[in-house]
Amino acid sequence: MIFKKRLGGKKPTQHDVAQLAGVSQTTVSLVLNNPEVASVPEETRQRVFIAMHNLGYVVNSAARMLRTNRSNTLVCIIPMITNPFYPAFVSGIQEVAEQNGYDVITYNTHGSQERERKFLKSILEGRVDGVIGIFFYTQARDMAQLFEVNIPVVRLEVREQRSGEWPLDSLYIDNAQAACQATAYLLGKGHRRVAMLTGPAGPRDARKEGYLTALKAHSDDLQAWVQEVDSYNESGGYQGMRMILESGDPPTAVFAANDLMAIGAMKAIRDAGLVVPKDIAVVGFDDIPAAQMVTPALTTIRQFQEEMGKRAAQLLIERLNGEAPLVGRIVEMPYELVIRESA
Amino acid sequence: MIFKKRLGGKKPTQHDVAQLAGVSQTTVSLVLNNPEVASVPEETRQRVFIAMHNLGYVVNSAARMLRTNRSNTLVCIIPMITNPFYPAFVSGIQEVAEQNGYDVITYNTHGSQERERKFLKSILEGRVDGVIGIFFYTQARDMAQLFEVNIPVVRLEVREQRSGEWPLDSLYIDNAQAACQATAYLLGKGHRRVAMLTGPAGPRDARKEGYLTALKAHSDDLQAWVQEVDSYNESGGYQGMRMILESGDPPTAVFAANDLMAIGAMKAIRDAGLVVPKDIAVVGFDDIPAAQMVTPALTTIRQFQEEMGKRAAQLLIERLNGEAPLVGRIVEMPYELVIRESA
DNA sequence: CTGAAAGCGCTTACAG
DNA sequence: CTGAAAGCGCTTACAG
Repeated sequence: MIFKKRLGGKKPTQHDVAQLAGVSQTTVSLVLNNPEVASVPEETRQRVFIAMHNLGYVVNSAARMLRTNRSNTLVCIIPMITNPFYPAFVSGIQEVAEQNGYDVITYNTHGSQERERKFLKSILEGRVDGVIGIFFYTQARDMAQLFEVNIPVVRLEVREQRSGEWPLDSLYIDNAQAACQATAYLLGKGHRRVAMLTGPAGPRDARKEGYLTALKAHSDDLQAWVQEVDSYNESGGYQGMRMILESGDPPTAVFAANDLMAIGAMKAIRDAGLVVPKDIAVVGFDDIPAAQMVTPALTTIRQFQEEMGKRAAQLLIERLNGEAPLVGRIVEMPYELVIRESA
Repeated sequence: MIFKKRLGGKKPTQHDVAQLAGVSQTTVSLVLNNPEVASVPEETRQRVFIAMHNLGYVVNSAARMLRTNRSNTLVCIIPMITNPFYPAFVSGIQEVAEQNGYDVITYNTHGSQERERKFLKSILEGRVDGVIGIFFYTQARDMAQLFEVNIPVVRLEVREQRSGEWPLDSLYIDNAQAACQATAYLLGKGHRRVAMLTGPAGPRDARKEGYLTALKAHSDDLQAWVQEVDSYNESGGYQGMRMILESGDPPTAVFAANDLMAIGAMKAIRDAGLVVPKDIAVVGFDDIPAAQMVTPALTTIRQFQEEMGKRAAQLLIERLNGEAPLVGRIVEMPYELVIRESA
C-alpha cells in the first residue's frame, strides 16, 4: 500500500492529498463534495483525483459527521430479527437505504418496554439520522426528545394513527379489518365455533377487535373464545391450542394471531389425533415464508413485508431530504387473504 | 424540555453542562468518562451529574469518534438476511455486541463479489471498529487495507483456514465432514443411488467433497450425481429436483446442500406423485427453523447459528480490547446430524 | 477559481 | 484536584 509507506500506517487525510496534488485542503474537500457553487476546473479535479487514488484516500466519516451533523445511518427497531416476519421488512429497508447512501443499524427490543426506552435514549447520541420502528409500548409523545433534535421517525402501526405536527410518519395495514376478513372466511365456510389464539400486546387488540366484529356481524348467538398466551411463536401456539383442546368442547376452527402460532396450533391438533382442516380448520396471519412450506399449507393474511420496509425507508428519507410536509403522513398498506389448505 | 428552553433547540454540550455546574469542560469530560487517573471528588461529580441531568445532556458520538478513533459499531456482512440461516446468527452477534456497548450494522451481499468489495471499501471510512462476515469471493489477502488501518475481521468459513499474522480470526464447522456424515447416514440406510443438490459457490465445494468422500468410502462402484442450480433456495431445490426426476432413473435419496433446497426438492417429489421418504429420502443442511415445521420433518445437519454469532462477536471484541494473540485464532464449531422423518 | 480560517464537540496529555 | 490548550479531520462561509 502506497500510503503505508508514505505515512507510516496512518490513514491519509485531505491534507495529505492536498500536498501531493499541490492544492489547498479546501480544494480537496471541494472536489470531493462537488458542490454546485465551487466550479473547480477539470484539470485541477483530475490532479486531486489522482492524488486521492494514489494515497488510497477515503473520507473520515466521524469528522464529516461532526461537521455536518449527519451520520448517513438509519436505525431499524423491531421486536426480534429471528421472528420470520421481520427479515423481509428489514431487507426492504436496507435496500432503499443502500440506494440512498445510508447504513442501517438494527435493534431488537424483545417486545420489552425497557429496551424500547434504552434504544431511543441511545439514539440521542447522534449516531443515526432517522428511525424506523415497531413499538409495543412507546407512544409518539414519548419521542418528543427525538423530534426536538430533529430526528424523524417512521412507525409501523396496527391501525390508522393520527400523528400531528411532528416529523413522524406512520405506516399500517388495517389489522382489525384483516382479522375480520379472516374470521368471516371461516364463518362463511360454515364454522360456528371459531376460537382465536393470540399473544400479548402488539397487534393483539386490533386483531381481536376484527375477530369479534366478524362474529357479531355473522350472527348474534356466536360465542367469542379468545385464548391468550405468553408469546407469539410456535410454542405459544402449541400451548394455547392444547388449552383449547383440553377444555372439552373444541372449536371447529381457529384464527391464530400470527403464522408461527398457527403452525404451533396445527402441531397440537395433529398430536391430539385430529386432522387439519377436516376436524379443525386453521387460519394464520402474516404469510411468513414457512406458511407455504408446512403441510397442510397455511391459509393466512398476507402482508407485504418487503414493500412495507421499502415504503417506510422512502418516507423517512424523503423527510430527511426535506421533501416531506410538516404534518405526519399516514400510509395504508395492502393485505390479502391467501387461501391454501389449512382452512 | 429544559434544554430546549435554555438553548433554543440545540443539543447541550459539555460546555453547557460545565457552565451550569460551575466547573470546566475538562472536568465534565472527566466525570463522564471516569478514568482511573482523575479522581474527581464526590461532591463535584454530583454537581456535574445533576447539571447533565437537568440539561438532558448526552454525549455527541461523532465528536467522540473523531477524537478516539473508535465508533463502537461493528458490521456484519452476510449473503441475505431473508435466508433463514442468518437471522439467528445475526441475533447472536447483536446480543453480545449490545452487552459490550456496540451497535451492529448489517450488509447483505446477495452473494455478489462486487458488493463484497464495495462494502469492504466503505468500511475504510471508519464507521466501524470491526467486521464479522461470510464472504464467497473475498480472500483474506483482499482485506489487507482493513488490516493496515487496524480493523480486525472475523470470518465464517466452511473449513479450517489458516490466517497468519493478521488481525483475522476464523470460525468454521467442518462442512466436508458434516456432509460426509449426512451422506453416510443415507448409505447406511441401504440407499445406493444418492444424488446431491447444490447451489453455486459458497459452501458448495466443501459439502460436495464430503458427499464424494462418503460414496467412495462406502463402495467403489457407487455413482456420484451432483446437480447444481442457480440459487440456494426453495425454487433452486425444486428446479434441481425436477431435473433429477426427469432424467429417467431417479435416485432413492437426495442430499441437499441446504434446508431451503431440501424443502423445494420435497415439493418437487410430491408434485411428481412420489412420497418422502418412502420413494425418495431427503436430507438437508443447516436446520433452519422451518426444518421441523415441514411435513415430513426434515432430517438435516444442525448448526448452532446463534452460538456461532455469539462466538464470532466475542472473538472480535476480544481483539478490539487487545486481548487476542497476534496470530489469528481458528475456532471449530460443533454440528450434529438431526434425524427426523424425511430420511 | 482558490485558500486561510473558524469551528463542529470531544479526549487527553500537561501544567499548576 | 482542576483547568487551559491542542488537535482529531472535515465543511463552509468568506475574502481575494
